Amino acid sequence: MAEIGKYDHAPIERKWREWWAKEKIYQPSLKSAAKPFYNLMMFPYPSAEGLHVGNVYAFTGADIYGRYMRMKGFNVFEPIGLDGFGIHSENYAIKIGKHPKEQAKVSEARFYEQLSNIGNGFAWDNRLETYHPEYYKWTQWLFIQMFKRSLAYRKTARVNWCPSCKTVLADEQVVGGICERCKSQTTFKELPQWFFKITAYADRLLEEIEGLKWPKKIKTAQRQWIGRKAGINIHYPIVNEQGTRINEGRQELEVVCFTTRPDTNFGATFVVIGPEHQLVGEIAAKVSPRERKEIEKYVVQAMAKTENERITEGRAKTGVFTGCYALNRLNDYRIPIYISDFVLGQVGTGAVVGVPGHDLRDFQFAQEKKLPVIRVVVGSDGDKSAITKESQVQEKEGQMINSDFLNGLEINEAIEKMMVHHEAKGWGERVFNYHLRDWLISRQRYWGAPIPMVECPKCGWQAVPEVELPIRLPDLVDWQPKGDGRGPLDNAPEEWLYTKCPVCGGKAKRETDVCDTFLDSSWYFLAYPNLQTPEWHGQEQPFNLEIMKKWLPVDAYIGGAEHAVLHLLYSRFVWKFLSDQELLPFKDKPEPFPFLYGHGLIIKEGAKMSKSRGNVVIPDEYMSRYGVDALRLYLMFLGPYDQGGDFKDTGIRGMKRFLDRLWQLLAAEPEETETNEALNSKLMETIIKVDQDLAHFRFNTAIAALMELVNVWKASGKMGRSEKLGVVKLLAPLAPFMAEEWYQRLAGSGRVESVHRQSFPQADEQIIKAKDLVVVVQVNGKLRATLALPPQSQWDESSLSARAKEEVKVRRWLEGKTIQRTVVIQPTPKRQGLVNFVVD
RNA sequence: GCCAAAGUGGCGGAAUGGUAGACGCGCUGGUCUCAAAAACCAGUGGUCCUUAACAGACCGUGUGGGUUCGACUCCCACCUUUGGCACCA
Repeated sequence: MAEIGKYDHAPIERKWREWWAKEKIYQPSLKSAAKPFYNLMMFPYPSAEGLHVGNVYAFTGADIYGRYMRMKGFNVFEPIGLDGFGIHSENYAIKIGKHPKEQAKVSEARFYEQLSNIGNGFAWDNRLETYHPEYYKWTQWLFIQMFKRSLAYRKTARVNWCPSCKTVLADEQVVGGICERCKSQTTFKELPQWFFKITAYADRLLEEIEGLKWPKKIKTAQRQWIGRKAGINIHYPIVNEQGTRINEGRQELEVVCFTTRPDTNFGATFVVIGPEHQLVGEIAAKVSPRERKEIEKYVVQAMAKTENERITEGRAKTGVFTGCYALNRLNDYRIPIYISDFVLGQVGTGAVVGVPGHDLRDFQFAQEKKLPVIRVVVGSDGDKSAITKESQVQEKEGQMINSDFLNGLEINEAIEKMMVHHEAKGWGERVFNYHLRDWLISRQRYWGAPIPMVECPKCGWQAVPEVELPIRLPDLVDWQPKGDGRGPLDNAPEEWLYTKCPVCGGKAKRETDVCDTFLDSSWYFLAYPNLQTPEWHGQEQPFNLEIMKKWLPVDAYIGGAEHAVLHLLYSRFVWKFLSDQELLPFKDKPEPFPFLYGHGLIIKEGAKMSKSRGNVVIPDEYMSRYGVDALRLYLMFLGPYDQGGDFKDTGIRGMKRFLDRLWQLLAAEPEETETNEALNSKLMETIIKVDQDLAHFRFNTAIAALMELVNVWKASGKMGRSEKLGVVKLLAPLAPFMAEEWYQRLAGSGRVESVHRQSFPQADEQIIKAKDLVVVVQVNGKLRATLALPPQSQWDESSLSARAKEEVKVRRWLEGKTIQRTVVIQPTPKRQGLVNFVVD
C-alpha cells in the first residue's frame, strides 16, 4: 500500500469498524470469560436530534478506561442501550407532533448509528431499549415484587404536579419548585398515587454510602438528600381556653412536634401545624363556627399556593389561630396552636413547637402574631437580656437560662437531659427524622410501562398475575396528556381497560397510570448481561444467578453528577431490595456500584449547552472533518475528565496535527534502525506515565505524555519496529482507529489479532536507568544550576555537594558566604536529586 | 443560611514539599505560494540590565500571615467563583 502523508481517517474508520463488528472483538463470553470486568456507562435518553458532544465526552472517557482494562488482561463487558421510555422522550414526541412509538424507531436508528461511529468497544449483542415489551415486562415484574412485599402502596397525597408535563412528579424531580424535565413551575395536586417505600431503606442507604468509592460530592449530595437527623417527638395534650382536655371520641387529642432542640422547650410560646395536618379537621370541629370559618379560609388559600408563590411572598409569615392550646407539661403553660404554611406537611410530624428566641422563622411568626419571646440560651457575648431583634440564630453552643432544671448546662448536655426527661415521663420518644420521602411512581402519561395493577370493586387493588406480563402499552391514537389527573390510558379500549380480578374472577379495571421513567433505569444494568439467558425469556424472574454473580456488582460506573440523587439512589434501593428478597444473590454485596467515576460537563462558550441557547454541538461534523480519533483526543485533552470543559473548534486541529505527525513518524523508513537510547528511554517513561494516567482517568496528561514522546521522536531520531508497536499500543485506548491501522501494518503479514486484544506494553526499567541523573543545585532555596551526571557514577552526600560547588554559577553565589547547612537528596533514575546550600 | 469543591500566562491546563507554567490552543516572525489557507521552522509569564548577542538579575501560582533549608502544594484568617441543599423544625 502506498504511504499516505496524512491520516485519511474516513476509509480507515470504516474498515476497522466493520472488522471489529464482524470479529466481535468487544463481545466477551458472559458465561465463561475469565477476569470479568463490567465497564458501565450511564445510558442516554434519545430525546433530541441525536447524540450531542456531551454524550460523546462521557462515552469516550468511559471507553478509554474499558479499552485500557481490556489491554490489562480483563474481559471487559461494555454494553449500551437506550433509556427511551418515559417523559423526556414523550415530551420530544409531543413537540415534533409524532407518536412516541414512531419517534422511538427514528431515534433508535439515529442513536445507534452515531453510537457505532464514536469508536466505542460496545458489546452490541447486549443492547437494550427500555420501551420494548421484552424489557418492560420485567420493570412491571419489579413493581409486583415491591407490591408483594408491601413496599409498593397506594395513597392519596398532596403531590408535586407539573402543569406543563401534566403529570405528578417525585420530590427528586422537582428542583426548587421547578420541574426537572421542562423547567416549568410546579404546583400541588391531591391525587391517589402509587409509592415505593424507599424510606424503609433510608438507614441502609445512608450508612452504606460509607464504603463507596465515589466522588465525595455525590456521596455528600446523597447524605444530604437522605437527611437523617436525630431528635425527639414531643407529645402535647390539646386543651381549650379553660385548660380542659379536648376529646375526639374516647381519645384525647394531642399534637406531636418533632424537634432536634428539646433543650429550648422552656422557651416555647406557640405551636404551629401545617395546613394539610390531619388535626386541622379535628380541631375545626371543636371550635366556634367563626373560628372554623377562619381556619377553612386560610387552609384553602395556603393549599392553593405554589412553592414559588410562597418564595416570592418573601417568606412573610401568615397564619390563623385555631382556638386551641397545647399544654407544655414542663411548666404547665398553655401555648396557642396556629395553622401556618411555613410548616410543611411532609416534614417531621407536620407540626412544630415555636421557640422564637432561638429560631429566625419562629421569631418572625411571633412578631407577626404578637407572641412572647423568651431567651433560654445566653448569647455568645454573655447577653442575658430579652430578645427583641431578628439578630439571633440557633446557637450551637452556650449556656441555658430561664429553663428550670436545665439552667447553667451547656446546650448538648441540656438536649440529652431533656430527652431523658421526656422519655422517663412518657411525654416523647427519640426518633430520626429524614429528608427522604417515599418514591412516587405513578405518572399520568402514555409513554411508560403500565403499572401492572387492577382494581376490583370487591377485592380492592390486586397485582396482575406474573404469567400475564407484560401488560402491553396499547396503541392509542389519542395519547396526549390531558392534565385532569388521569392518564391517557384511561381512554384505552374497553378490552384493554377491563380484565378479570385475579382473586374473584369478577370484572376489574386496570390502573391507567404508567411507571416513572426512573423505574426503568433503576435496574437496566442488571438486565444487560441476561439478555441471552433462558431466564430472561422465561416467566419466573429475569436474572441468571450464575451470570449475575460473575459480572456484578458493576466494576466501574461512569456517568454525570446530575444523577446524584435520582438514578443512583433509586438503583441502590432496588439492588438492596432484590438482594433482600434473594432475587439477586448479593446479600454480602450491599452496593451495585462500588466504584463510580463522575465525569464533568462539556459547555460551550461558558454556558451549558441547550437547544434554547442554540449552542448544542453536534459531533458528527467534527467526526467527519477531523476523524473520530481526533475528536476523542480533543475532548479528553480539554482538562481533567472529572471537570469537563469548554468546547472550542480550534483545539481539535491541534489533535489532528498531532495524529498526522505521528502518522509520518510511523510511516518513516527504515524500520529496522535501532532506536537511540534517549528516545528509547523516553518511550519507557511514557509507558509508565500513560499506564498510571489511564488507570486513574487522567486522560489529559496521558495524551500530553504521548505528545512529548512524539516531539522527542521527531527531533531525535528513528524508531525500530518493535518500539513503534509499543507506541501504537499506548495509543490504542485513546485513538483506536489509527492504532489498529498501524498495528496491522507493522505487525506483519498473515492473520493478525486486533491491537485492542493485545496486552498493554511494559516498561523496561533498565533502559531508563541508562539515562543521565539530574541534580538541581540551590543556594538558599533558589535555583542556581542543574547538573547532569553519568548514570553509573556513585555519589554520596559529600561528593555530590563538592561536585555542586564546582559549578561556576554556584561558586559565584557562594563567594564570601559561609555555608551553614547543606541539604542533599540523592538522585535516582526516576527522581531528580537536589543540593541546597544554606548560607548566611 | 448550611455543606462541598476550586482560584496558576492571552486561553485550556501541568507540577510524590524540591527546575512553576509540561502539553496544547492562540499570538509574533520566518519558509513555501502570484496570493491566501493548510503545513513546516523559530519564538512566546512580567519587569529590568546590556549597542547587541552570549548571558544575567529581580518579581511572579486570589489576599494577608505562619511552618520549612525550600511552599502552587502543608497550617490559620480573609476575598472571590462554582456546585449541592434550603421556611427541614
